[in-house]
Amino acid sequence: MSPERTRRRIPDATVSRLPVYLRILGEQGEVGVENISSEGLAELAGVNAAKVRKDLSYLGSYGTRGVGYEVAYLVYQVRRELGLTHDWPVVIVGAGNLGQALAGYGGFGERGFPVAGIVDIDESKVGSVLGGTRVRHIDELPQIVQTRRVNIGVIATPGAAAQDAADRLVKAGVTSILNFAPVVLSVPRAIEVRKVDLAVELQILSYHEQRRAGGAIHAVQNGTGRTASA
Amino acid sequence: MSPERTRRRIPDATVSRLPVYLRILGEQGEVGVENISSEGLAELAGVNAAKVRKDLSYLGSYGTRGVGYEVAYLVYQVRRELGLTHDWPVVIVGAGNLGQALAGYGGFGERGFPVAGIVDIDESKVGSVLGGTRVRHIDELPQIVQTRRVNIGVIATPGAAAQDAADRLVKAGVTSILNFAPVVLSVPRAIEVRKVDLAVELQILSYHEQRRAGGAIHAVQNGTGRTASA
DNA sequence: CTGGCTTTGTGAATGTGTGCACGAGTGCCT
DNA sequence: AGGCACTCGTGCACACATTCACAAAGCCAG
Repeated sequence: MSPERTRRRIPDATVSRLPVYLRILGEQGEVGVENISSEGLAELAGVNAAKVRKDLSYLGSYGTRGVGYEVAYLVYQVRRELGLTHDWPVVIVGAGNLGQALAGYGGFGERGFPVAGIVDIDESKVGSVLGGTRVRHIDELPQIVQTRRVNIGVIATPGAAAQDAADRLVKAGVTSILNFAPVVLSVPRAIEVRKVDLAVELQILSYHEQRRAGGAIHAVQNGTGRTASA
Repeated sequence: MSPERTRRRIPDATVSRLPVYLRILGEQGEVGVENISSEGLAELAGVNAAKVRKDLSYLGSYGTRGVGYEVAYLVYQVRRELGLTHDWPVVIVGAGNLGQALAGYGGFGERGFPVAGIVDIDESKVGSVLGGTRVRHIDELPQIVQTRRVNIGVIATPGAAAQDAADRLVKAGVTSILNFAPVVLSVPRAIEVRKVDLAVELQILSYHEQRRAGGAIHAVQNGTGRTASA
């Protein structure tokens, strides 16, 4: 019996770390580890032990003092909290380079996100088979979403087509979107959107590289010593 | 002491937004917009106007009160700050599904990150051509990194091979890594690592979906308001 | 040159996240 | 049974990020 009334809110930062813990716990479980301490988990996840404990405490108190956490039980609790007790079929919009790679990448289905369909607006792409799924025309999107009960849409189109893809996904009834296009989507407030943008990531790395290089120059110009940041 | 020393440190949160501003400014510039207000830019970027102003203020005072920011000049300043005044060649490790998609995706080169090479440990993949680049054996990594002066490495291997890929990249002299493998990398402190993990993103969406389902409390108010989310 | 309008740049207030430090359980050993 | 070593859960202080609110600064019209 789980009291559904406890509508506790888990901080975003914690939610984004839970999947990492979950993967590590799964791996540890597979190699026979039965218990793990916050310190052990922290090391494997590359974070602070106190943070692990605080994160896990939002799920409830599932650890045993002096012992640690029982891996199998913690896996169950994290999965439950993340809503991973059942599969979430996803639909991919865009069968270009990226869409093909995503559909071909088996990891989706394994991790509980089977590809319910992949669609494209380009007739010439319709019909080909990617990772066991036939590409369908984007007009069939509403039907796929409804019959397969899809809540999550993945946008893998060029930037110019992304807003249209988002509109169609929302109209079809999708409530969460993972956007790979380099575009800020405009969607109703209730829709959850996450963005993955390669160019942004590379540019952030570029910033740090530039900083690394410019630091020396700057130090020379200013004549002031600089300490390396961490 | 010298205020010059602190002037140049830009908060992480700001750094991760600058690329978004930059893309929007570029688009606006192309359609002939010469000046843009913090409010206008904020709307297009899906953020708060005050945040835009504060972000831009870290670059210096490049706006004109009563007018806004000159698009062309701001583009120049942001590019300079992000180190985008010259290209940053990247090397891709792993010529599987994802590596192929990344190499085939032209957007890299266009945005200043040309693919200097793509390597794989599997001899059978060596020699094939992806996006104009021939796949080479991973043993050639040091040579590629040195001759092409590569600072940024992209890991597109399966999880099991990712740590080895990281070790090789670091040894070859790479100082920034973009990691697509679902693994927490262990690297020297000085190396900058950014991670992109599809499974994590999907699981975060799953959390919100699960939350939505559990909370019949929220009468889904048909919000007419649209929000921009990044 | 003055007054009115616009928009920036930034101090202050608020919200969110992190990490230390330590009390409180738990299990093991003697 | 009692003591000891271990580890969780969490209060607290600090750091970082966001948002508000407003004076300062620029433009323009008359």
